Amino acid sequence: MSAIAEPNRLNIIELLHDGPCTVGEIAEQLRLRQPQVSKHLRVLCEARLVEVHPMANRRIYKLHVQGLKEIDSWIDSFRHLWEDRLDQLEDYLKELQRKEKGE
Amino acid sequence: MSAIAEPNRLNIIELLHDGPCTVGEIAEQLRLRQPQVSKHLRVLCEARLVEVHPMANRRIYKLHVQGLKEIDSWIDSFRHLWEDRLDQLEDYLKELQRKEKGE
DNA sequence: AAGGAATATTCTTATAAAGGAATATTTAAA
DNA sequence: TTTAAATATTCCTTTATAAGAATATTCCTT
Repeated sequence: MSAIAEPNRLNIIELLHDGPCTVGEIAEQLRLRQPQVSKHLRVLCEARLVEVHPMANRRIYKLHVQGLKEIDSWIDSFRHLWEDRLDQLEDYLKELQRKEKGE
Repeated sequence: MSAIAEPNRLNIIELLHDGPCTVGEIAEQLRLRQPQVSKHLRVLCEARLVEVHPMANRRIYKLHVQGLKEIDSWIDSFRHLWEDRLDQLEDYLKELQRKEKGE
């Protein structure tokens, strides 16, 4: 999850959404230096959000749907939990208000 | 957003869900030291996720619904954006597959 | 007014993540 | 086989964040 928290990595993912890219292309588009791009790609790879396809001299990176879907469902469940708690909290506050009026 | 990324702070929010607490109570429940609790509460306060009500010697902390709702809707919109992109990506991949078969 | 809780703040230290520069590695091309 | 391009890796420095310890502040109690 922290993999996509980093702004540059999120940018990389957004860029890859338009299609596969080489490291150099990513570096150029995002105005980053090649070593940093490689580092970020490594993190994204280990998080299974991206996959590599070596093509001769170059390495083509593209999005890895499976991993992205897992992130998505994680966010979804996190949000549901969160929402339930908010609802409960609102009920609780309303209850307090009701009691105050009653006195 | 980074306010709730920190585990201890998330714990504090979860604890406060059961009702308002003083700093000492939070420290005791979560087995934390008082200064750290105060620091975390400060961050949560500045993020408007929590509010203080000084009661004599003590300070009662409770959840701040408005701020929590903002976080919730942020997560929601983030996820929607994310999901749309995943859908587009799937379409894209299916298109690729179709082309491959066609050849 | 003095002492003692409860809480906040300050200062220092520890740690993790990110960028920069240089270097290593792999592979194509000559 | 040597050279150059593309990429990865290593080492160092910087920065942000959290914890620890000590101290300051606030307010009640006596």
